[in-house]
Amino acid sequence: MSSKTISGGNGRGAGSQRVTLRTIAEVTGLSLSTVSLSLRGGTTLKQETRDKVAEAAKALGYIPDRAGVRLRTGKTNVIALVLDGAEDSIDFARQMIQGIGHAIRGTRYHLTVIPEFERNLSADTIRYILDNRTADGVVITHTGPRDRRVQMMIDADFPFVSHGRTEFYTPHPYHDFHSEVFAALAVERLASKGCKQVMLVIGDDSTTNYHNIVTAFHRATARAGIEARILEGTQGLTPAEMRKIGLDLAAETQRPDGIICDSEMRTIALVGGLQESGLVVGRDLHLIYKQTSGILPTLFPDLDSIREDVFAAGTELTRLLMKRIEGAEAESLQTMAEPQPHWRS
Amino acid sequence: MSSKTISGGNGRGAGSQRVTLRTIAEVTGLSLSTVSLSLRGGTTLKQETRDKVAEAAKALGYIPDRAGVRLRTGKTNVIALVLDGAEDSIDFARQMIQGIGHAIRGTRYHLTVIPEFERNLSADTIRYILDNRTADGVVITHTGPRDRRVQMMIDADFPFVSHGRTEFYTPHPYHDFHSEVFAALAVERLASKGCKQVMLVIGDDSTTNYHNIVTAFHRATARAGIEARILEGTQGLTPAEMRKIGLDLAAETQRPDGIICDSEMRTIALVGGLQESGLVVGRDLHLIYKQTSGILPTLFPDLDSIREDVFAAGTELTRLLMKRIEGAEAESLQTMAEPQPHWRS
DNA sequence: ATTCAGAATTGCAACGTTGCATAACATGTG
DNA sequence: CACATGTTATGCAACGTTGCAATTCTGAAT
Repeated sequence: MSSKTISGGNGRGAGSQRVTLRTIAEVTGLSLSTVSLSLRGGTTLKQETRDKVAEAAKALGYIPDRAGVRLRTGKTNVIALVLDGAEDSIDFARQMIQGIGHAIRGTRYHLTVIPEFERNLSADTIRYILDNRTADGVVITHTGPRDRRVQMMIDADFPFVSHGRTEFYTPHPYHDFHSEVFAALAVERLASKGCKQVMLVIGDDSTTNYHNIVTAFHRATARAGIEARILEGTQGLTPAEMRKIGLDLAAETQRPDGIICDSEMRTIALVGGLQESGLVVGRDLHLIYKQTSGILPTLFPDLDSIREDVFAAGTELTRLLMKRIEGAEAESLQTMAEPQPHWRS
Repeated sequence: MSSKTISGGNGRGAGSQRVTLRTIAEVTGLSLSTVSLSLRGGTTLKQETRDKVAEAAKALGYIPDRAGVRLRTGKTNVIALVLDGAEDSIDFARQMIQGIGHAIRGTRYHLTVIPEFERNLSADTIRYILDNRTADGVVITHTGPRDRRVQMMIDADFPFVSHGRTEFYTPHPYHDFHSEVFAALAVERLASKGCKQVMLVIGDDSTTNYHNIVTAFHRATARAGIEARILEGTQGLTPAEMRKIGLDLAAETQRPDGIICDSEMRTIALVGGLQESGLVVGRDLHLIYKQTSGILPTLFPDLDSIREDVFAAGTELTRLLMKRIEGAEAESLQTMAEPQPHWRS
């Protein structure tokens, strides 16, 4: 092929120029506009021309310059992940990023990550993205029922997807773990094990998730006819404090015989405290936790858990977001992830 | 101020235009070139002019358009983190990202993350970045002694920094955990506890880190006059297999009375196995692990550990990289992190 | 030959920025 | 007053891309 002369000549060093539309135009003898049009699938072009361009582009290894495209079209081809600082779910960040990475593989999208240091600054982050059009779409996690970030992006009509539902009237894309099912499954399981008093240990009350779990928990315990108890506001506690709670709990005369824990970090500390006081979890009382990492099953192979697949969530969130960016209706971009029970014995 | 007319007029909706150099030029009555020059600190400009421009820019909230700058200068103002898929160090990814995020706060840099799914594809990732100038600099982790990625970036004279040293003759920026000190500290500690046979449990032999630890381990055990034993190639093992190793070890008649473990995941599984067989770690044998997350101290509050601060590593790596991008010599951009012993009792 | 319609291709301008060569201005000198 | 000398400000082109209006080409009908 005639392209040899060029593709063969670009070794290392100062000689190798970047391959642009211009390069392809020169190689094919067509004009810049034609090449550009062709590459974007212009239907008014002769099939022969389109083939010629496609071939040259491939031979030369052409990849559109992001800056050029962005300047001209405003499209950044960037997806931004706002990374919450919480570490309740072990390995959450890594899996989420891997999931997103998996979904954008082979697409023109890149991923930029914006770590969040303080929750109350999250509005600034979104404001910055909105003002500077620094991404085509945003993924947020740890969503609240009246999340300011969601409100801002709805108002600005900016593409985003939330990991978690909201209470806003205007529909928006989301993907969420089905916390209600989680709570129901857990309560039923504990009831079937003969538990009479079940305690829900739960953290971050700023998330929608929190409310969904609490509501479903009350409903499920009422239906099963067992006593319900809630230990809330545990998100700020240190592992040591959580451990202490386990110890104190074990000492109670009227202690719960079933526990549901929504966080891996807290499960570890809590179980640590319970065990230290001599109780055997799985015999003296039962515990079900929400599992996101592979660590806890290693640690407590005998404990029941209900799994949320964060990698899959990342992939799904990205799929929804990309569709949204392409203009799909928000209503059609709302999906739920079914909790996956892992019952032992 | 006269800028009111503009800044006051940009409410929501279709009316609000982006603030560009042009906007500032119109407001100040200066030319585009002058404004651009002024904002970049052109010394040939009158102080009065510079003040006027700076003032207007601030009032209007001007932020340079990344696409424009990138197209013109080639500077992306992006730092890329190649994220290794390994999860040996729990919470590694999150802390690294937070650390980088902390370091770029308030700078013009953004962070893009490129998740790696297969180690042997890592060269492709770097090739892509190099060919498409998609970032100004790269951070890599899990560096090997003759890391191909490092070789490629040295050859291309492309700014990067590695978490981990290499054996290349050409100097390059790095920040590394002082594994030799880690091994020495751990062996000394175990020796002081009276251990006679110490086993090193270690994984990923493709990293420089691996070799450094092994070498230092041999030296330290020889100096202390205690028996050395190495369990290598543990990186591919599942938690269950690692647990099994713990069980088998406990059953040995000549079992080690001291263990050094370089990975949190493996520590959890190993200790799980040892405990299951009835041994009490800290009494029947001693164990020291490399700690990066806050999880293990919660789990095993009585175990000795040596800490690597991954957040700080991320911050330092970024600091080095930014200096490198600005043209600093590689020789001056090589730093080590001192292991932080956490001895219990 | 001339006209025309449709198909196929192209020139031009613009996105926002910067580097360079040049222009305008101010000041001092012979 | 003309001229040189610095000081300060500007015009122009270019980075790579795309949308649109305009142009050229092709072949058939008059």
